[in-house]
Amino acid sequence: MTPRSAPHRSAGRPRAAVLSRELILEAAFALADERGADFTLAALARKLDVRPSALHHYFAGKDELIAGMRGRLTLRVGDHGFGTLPWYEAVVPWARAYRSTLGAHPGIIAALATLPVAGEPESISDYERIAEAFRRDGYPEHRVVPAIVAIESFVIGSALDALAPDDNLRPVHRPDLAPALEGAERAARLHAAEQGASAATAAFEFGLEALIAGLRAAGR
Amino acid sequence: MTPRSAPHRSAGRPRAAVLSRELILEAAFALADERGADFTLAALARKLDVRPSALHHYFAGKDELIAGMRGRLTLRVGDHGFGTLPWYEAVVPWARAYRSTLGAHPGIIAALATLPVAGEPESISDYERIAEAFRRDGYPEHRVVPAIVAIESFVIGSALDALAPDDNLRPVHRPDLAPALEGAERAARLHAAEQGASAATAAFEFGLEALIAGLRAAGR
DNA sequence: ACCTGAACACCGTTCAAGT
DNA sequence: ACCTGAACACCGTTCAAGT
Repeated sequence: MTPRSAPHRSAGRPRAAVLSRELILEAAFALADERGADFTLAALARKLDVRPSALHHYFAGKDELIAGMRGRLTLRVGDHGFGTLPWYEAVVPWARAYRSTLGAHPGIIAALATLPVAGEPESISDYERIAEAFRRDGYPEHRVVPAIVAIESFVIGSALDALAPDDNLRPVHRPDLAPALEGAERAARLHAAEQGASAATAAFEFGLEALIAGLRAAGR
Repeated sequence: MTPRSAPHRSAGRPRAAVLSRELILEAAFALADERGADFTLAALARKLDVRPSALHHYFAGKDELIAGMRGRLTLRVGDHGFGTLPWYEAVVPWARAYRSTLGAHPGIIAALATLPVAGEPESISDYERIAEAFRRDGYPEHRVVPAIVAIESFVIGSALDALAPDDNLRPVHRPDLAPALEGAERAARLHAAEQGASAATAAFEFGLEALIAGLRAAGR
């Protein structure tokens, strides 16, 4: 958004390194946080007062940069008591934090969701803590990963849903053609407003509770 | 993928229109179906043997094109007996068809999920049928839309999950650091293989069943 | 080793010009 | 009205050249 001047640095190796993977990732999150900002390497380079090609010294390409971001994303989501609380309690604040952290980075949700986690130590250790909680609580072993994947899929889908307009399912143009939807959408919107939540957040909380209840029942 | 020659057409209005919204949308789906093909207006124009700028005559921009695709996507998913079956039965084949239809168009899932549906008649009438089934079955009105949104979020997240590598959560590099995850991932993979399904599909079916069970319980 | 700077093959979008 | 063709402001990536 804010235009930056071209780097005033002259060619050649600087006396001390200007960049680092840490610095780049930090700036990448700051850029992704800016609403409406295009998440491009060029914009990232401008933010760092550097030429785009300099970034390729630290990340092979854009995909690898995003993979690096996901590792840090896991740290941002944080632990939420999987070590002490039962999985079905700890998973609620975890899912909330996961969704809102994803929601702060609209442009890259799909990329973050799709890219392989294999080999990202932070992500693996996060899943390990969660899987261990399920195991400890006696959840059937072959259903632990499906349960985690189901919750994660729901969270990611909900993060995307939160990006859509709040009255997304409202049949504004021809309410008469969709009477059931019109009534249901209005009732849901009012009910959400009473709780001081957006329609998307209310749907997320409702669905999360239902999903967890269903997963608990399937584990007995 | 397949290189096309530049349009041999000369400038000026052709005697009969070469393009139409229908033709463009059809080609757009064909392009999106091609695995690994970049979903760009330039590639779409090449497929139609037309200059990119010609597309702007039918769609204001890329976003509007994708919005048009979603309308047709709804038709592709199809009805699944919401008129006759209880919602919790009809929703299962609907969710399966929705997920696999989305899965056939990897590059645009996020865009399809995020763009507003407001004013797309096909989408609205689809939701109307589903909302009407919930109402008819006595589901609390203010929870109908949250339930639909929850299912849709799960489906979209699952479609994205299906694009990731099948052993996405497998701690290949250092299994010793993630023993619970390693065991759970192996058990899930074997269990899925026994049913002849991919790990992603098994997780989807398991999660869908759990979510629906939870939503049913929340509606009583 | 770490950056600039130039170059390459792309994008999406706008718009004049042709029929 | 419906297309081409040229132009514009961008991309991501590669690589030689500088220190």
